[in-house]
Amino acid sequence: MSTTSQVLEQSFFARPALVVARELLGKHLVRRWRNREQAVVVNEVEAYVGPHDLACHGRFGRTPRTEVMYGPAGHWYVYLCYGMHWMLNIVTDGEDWPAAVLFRGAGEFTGPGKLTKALHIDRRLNALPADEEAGLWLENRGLRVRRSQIAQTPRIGVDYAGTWKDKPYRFMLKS
DNA sequence: GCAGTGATCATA
DNA sequence: ATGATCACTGCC
Repeated sequence: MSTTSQVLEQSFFARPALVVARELLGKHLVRRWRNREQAVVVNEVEAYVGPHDLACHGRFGRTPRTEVMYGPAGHWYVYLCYGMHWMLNIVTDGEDWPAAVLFRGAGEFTGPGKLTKALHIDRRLNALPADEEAGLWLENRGLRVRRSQIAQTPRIGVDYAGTWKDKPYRFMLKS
Protein backbone atom coordinates (compact mmCIF):
# COMPACT_ATOMS: atom_id res chain seq x y z
CA MET A 1 0.00 0.00 0.00
CA SER A 2 1.41 3.32 -1.09
CA THR A 3 1.50 6.29 1.28
CA THR A 4 2.80 8.81 -1.25
CA SER A 5 0.72 11.27 -3.22
CA GLN A 6 2.38 12.93 -6.14
CA VAL A 7 0.98 15.96 -7.97
CA LEU A 8 1.26 15.34 -11.71
CA GLU A 9 3.63 17.86 -13.29
CA GLN A 10 3.74 19.36 -16.73
CA SER A 11 6.17 16.66 -17.89
CA PHE A 12 3.42 14.06 -17.38
CA PHE A 13 1.16 15.90 -19.81
CA ALA A 14 3.82 16.87 -22.37
CA ARG A 15 3.45 13.54 -24.16
CA PRO A 16 1.09 12.25 -26.86
CA ALA A 17 -2.59 12.57 -25.91
CA LEU A 18 -3.16 8.84 -26.32
CA VAL A 19 -0.44 8.05 -23.79
CA VAL A 20 -1.64 10.69 -21.34
CA ALA A 21 -5.25 9.53 -21.66
CA ARG A 22 -4.43 5.92 -20.88
CA GLU A 23 -2.23 6.86 -17.94
CA LEU A 24 -4.78 9.26 -16.46
CA LEU A 25 -7.05 6.32 -15.63
CA GLY A 26 -6.71 5.62 -11.92
CA LYS A 27 -5.23 9.03 -11.12
CA HIS A 28 -7.05 11.33 -8.73
CA LEU A 29 -8.67 14.52 -9.94
CA VAL A 30 -8.62 16.88 -6.96
CA ARG A 31 -10.81 19.94 -6.60
CA ARG A 32 -10.45 22.62 -3.95
CA TRP A 33 -13.51 24.84 -3.85
CA ARG A 34 -14.65 27.05 -0.97
CA ASN A 35 -12.02 25.58 1.36
CA ARG A 36 -13.19 22.07 0.72
CA GLU A 37 -11.21 19.41 -1.10
CA GLN A 38 -12.75 16.64 -3.13
CA ALA A 39 -10.81 13.86 -4.85
CA VAL A 40 -12.27 11.48 -7.41
CA VAL A 41 -10.66 8.66 -9.37
CA VAL A 42 -10.53 9.28 -13.11
CA ASN A 43 -12.32 6.43 -14.87
CA GLU A 44 -13.22 7.67 -18.36
CA VAL A 45 -11.29 9.91 -20.78
CA GLU A 46 -10.96 10.64 -24.48
CA ALA A 47 -7.90 11.68 -26.47
CA TYR A 48 -7.99 14.40 -29.15
CA VAL A 49 -4.67 13.96 -30.80
CA GLY A 50 -3.87 16.88 -33.09
CA PRO A 51 -4.81 19.10 -36.05
CA HIS A 52 -5.18 16.10 -38.38
CA ASP A 53 -7.73 14.53 -36.00
CA LEU A 54 -11.07 15.48 -37.57
CA ALA A 55 -12.76 15.28 -34.18
CA CYS A 56 -10.28 17.64 -32.50
CA HIS A 57 -11.09 21.31 -32.01
CA GLY A 58 -7.60 22.04 -33.34
CA ARG A 59 -8.62 20.87 -36.83
CA PHE A 60 -9.61 24.45 -37.81
CA GLY A 61 -6.38 26.03 -36.65
CA ARG A 62 -5.89 28.71 -34.05
CA THR A 63 -8.98 30.56 -32.88
CA PRO A 64 -9.52 32.47 -29.64
CA ARG A 65 -11.14 29.41 -28.09
CA THR A 66 -8.55 26.87 -29.16
CA GLU A 67 -5.53 29.05 -28.43
CA VAL A 68 -4.92 27.29 -25.11
CA MET A 69 -4.57 23.95 -26.91
CA TYR A 70 -1.57 25.40 -28.76
CA GLY A 71 0.10 26.42 -25.52
CA PRO A 72 2.15 24.33 -23.11
CA ALA A 73 0.83 21.03 -21.76
CA GLY A 74 -0.70 20.66 -18.33
CA HIS A 75 -3.11 23.58 -18.67
CA TRP A 76 -6.89 23.32 -18.48
CA TYR A 77 -9.00 23.73 -21.58
CA VAL A 78 -12.60 24.38 -20.50
CA TYR A 79 -15.39 25.30 -22.90
CA LEU A 80 -19.18 25.42 -22.94
CA CYS A 81 -21.02 22.85 -25.03
CA TYR A 82 -24.65 23.10 -26.15
CA GLY A 83 -25.03 26.27 -24.12
CA MET A 84 -25.23 24.32 -20.86
CA HIS A 85 -22.39 21.94 -20.17
CA TRP A 86 -18.79 22.72 -19.32
CA MET A 87 -16.26 20.32 -20.81
CA LEU A 88 -13.00 19.77 -18.95
CA ASN A 89 -9.83 18.95 -20.86
CA ILE A 90 -6.14 18.94 -20.07
CA VAL A 91 -3.74 20.14 -22.78
CA THR A 92 -1.17 17.55 -23.88
CA ASP A 93 1.78 17.25 -26.24
CA GLY A 94 4.15 20.13 -27.08
CA GLU A 95 3.57 23.79 -27.82
CA ASP A 96 2.00 24.61 -31.21
CA TRP A 97 0.47 21.13 -31.33
CA PRO A 98 -3.25 21.28 -30.48
CA ALA A 99 -4.12 18.16 -28.51
CA ALA A 100 -5.94 17.43 -25.27
CA VAL A 101 -7.63 14.81 -23.13
CA LEU A 102 -11.32 15.18 -22.24
CA PHE A 103 -12.45 14.05 -18.80
CA ARG A 104 -15.71 12.12 -19.22
CA GLY A 105 -16.01 10.41 -15.86
CA ALA A 106 -14.46 10.31 -12.39
CA GLY A 107 -15.59 8.87 -9.08
CA GLU A 108 -19.34 8.45 -9.03
CA PHE A 109 -19.84 11.08 -11.72
CA THR A 110 -20.52 9.77 -15.22
CA GLY A 111 -20.66 12.10 -18.19
CA PRO A 112 -18.46 15.13 -18.87
CA GLY A 113 -21.17 17.69 -18.13
CA LYS A 114 -22.20 16.05 -14.87
CA LEU A 115 -18.58 15.79 -13.77
CA THR A 116 -17.91 19.51 -14.19
CA LYS A 117 -21.18 20.41 -12.51
CA ALA A 118 -20.34 18.23 -9.50
CA LEU A 119 -16.87 19.77 -9.14
CA HIS A 120 -17.97 23.37 -9.81
CA ILE A 121 -15.83 23.66 -12.90
CA ASP A 122 -16.45 26.45 -15.41
CA ARG A 123 -14.54 28.79 -17.70
CA ARG A 124 -12.75 30.50 -14.81
CA LEU A 125 -10.37 27.53 -14.92
CA ASN A 126 -9.72 27.82 -18.64
CA ALA A 127 -6.02 28.29 -19.51
CA LEU A 128 -4.87 27.92 -15.90
CA PRO A 129 -2.12 25.41 -15.14
CA ALA A 130 -3.32 22.24 -13.42
CA ASP A 131 -1.93 22.91 -9.97
CA GLU A 132 -3.01 23.54 -6.40
CA GLU A 133 -3.09 27.28 -6.92
CA ALA A 134 -5.72 26.86 -9.60
CA GLY A 135 -7.75 24.71 -7.21
CA LEU A 136 -7.91 21.82 -9.68
CA TRP A 137 -5.11 19.34 -10.24
CA LEU A 138 -4.20 15.69 -10.67
CA GLU A 139 -2.40 13.33 -8.32
CA ASN A 140 -0.89 9.91 -8.48
CA ARG A 141 -1.96 8.25 -5.25
CA GLY A 142 -0.42 4.93 -6.15
CA LEU A 143 -3.41 3.17 -7.69
CA ARG A 144 -2.30 0.42 -10.04
CA VAL A 145 -4.19 0.02 -13.30
CA ARG A 146 -3.52 -3.15 -15.26
CA ARG A 147 -3.97 -3.10 -18.99
CA SER A 148 -6.64 -5.78 -18.62
CA GLN A 149 -8.72 -3.32 -16.57
CA ILE A 150 -8.87 -0.81 -19.41
CA ALA A 151 -11.60 -0.81 -22.06
CA GLN A 152 -11.14 1.12 -25.30
CA THR A 153 -13.95 2.30 -27.61
CA PRO A 154 -14.61 5.01 -30.20
CA ARG A 155 -15.22 8.52 -28.86
CA ILE A 156 -18.71 9.78 -28.06
CA GLY A 157 -20.54 12.48 -30.01
CA VAL A 158 -18.11 12.87 -32.91
CA ASP A 159 -20.10 11.31 -35.75
CA TYR A 160 -19.16 14.29 -37.94
CA ALA A 161 -15.48 13.29 -37.90
CA GLY A 162 -15.38 10.95 -40.90
CA THR A 163 -13.05 8.02 -40.44
CA TRP A 164 -11.79 9.56 -37.19
CA LYS A 165 -15.10 8.85 -35.45
CA ASP A 166 -14.19 5.18 -35.31
CA LYS A 167 -10.73 5.54 -33.79
CA PRO A 168 -10.65 3.84 -30.37
CA TYR A 169 -9.53 6.92 -28.47
CA ARG A 170 -11.91 6.57 -25.50
CA PHE A 171 -10.44 4.84 -22.45
CA MET A 172 -12.46 3.49 -19.53
CA LEU A 173 -11.73 1.65 -16.32
CA LYS A 174 -13.76 -1.54 -16.22
CA SER A 175 -15.81 -1.85 -13.05
C1' DG B 1 -36.60 10.77 -30.16
C1' DC B 2 -35.58 15.46 -29.32
C1' DA B 3 -35.69 20.26 -26.91
C1' DG B 4 -32.99 23.29 -24.23
C1' DT B 5 -29.31 26.66 -24.30
C1' DG B 6 -25.63 30.12 -25.57
C1' DA B 7 -20.68 30.56 -27.01
C1' DT B 8 -18.12 30.33 -31.12
C1' DC B 9 -16.95 31.02 -35.79
C1' DA B 10 -17.71 31.98 -40.75
C1' DT B 11 -19.96 34.94 -43.77
C1' DA B 12 -21.33 39.59 -44.96
C1' DA C 1 -25.77 41.15 -37.73
C1' DT C 2 -27.13 36.50 -38.78
C1' DG C 3 -27.13 31.57 -38.94
C1' DA C 4 -25.09 26.91 -38.33
C1' DT C 5 -22.91 24.08 -35.38
C1' DC C 6 -22.02 21.80 -31.17
C1' DA C 7 -16.50 16.47 -27.50
C1' DC C 8 -24.37 16.89 -23.60
C1' DT C 9 -28.27 15.82 -20.63
C1' DG C 10 -32.83 14.76 -19.25
C1' DC C 11 -37.29 13.95 -20.31
C1' DC C 12 -40.88 12.14 -23.73
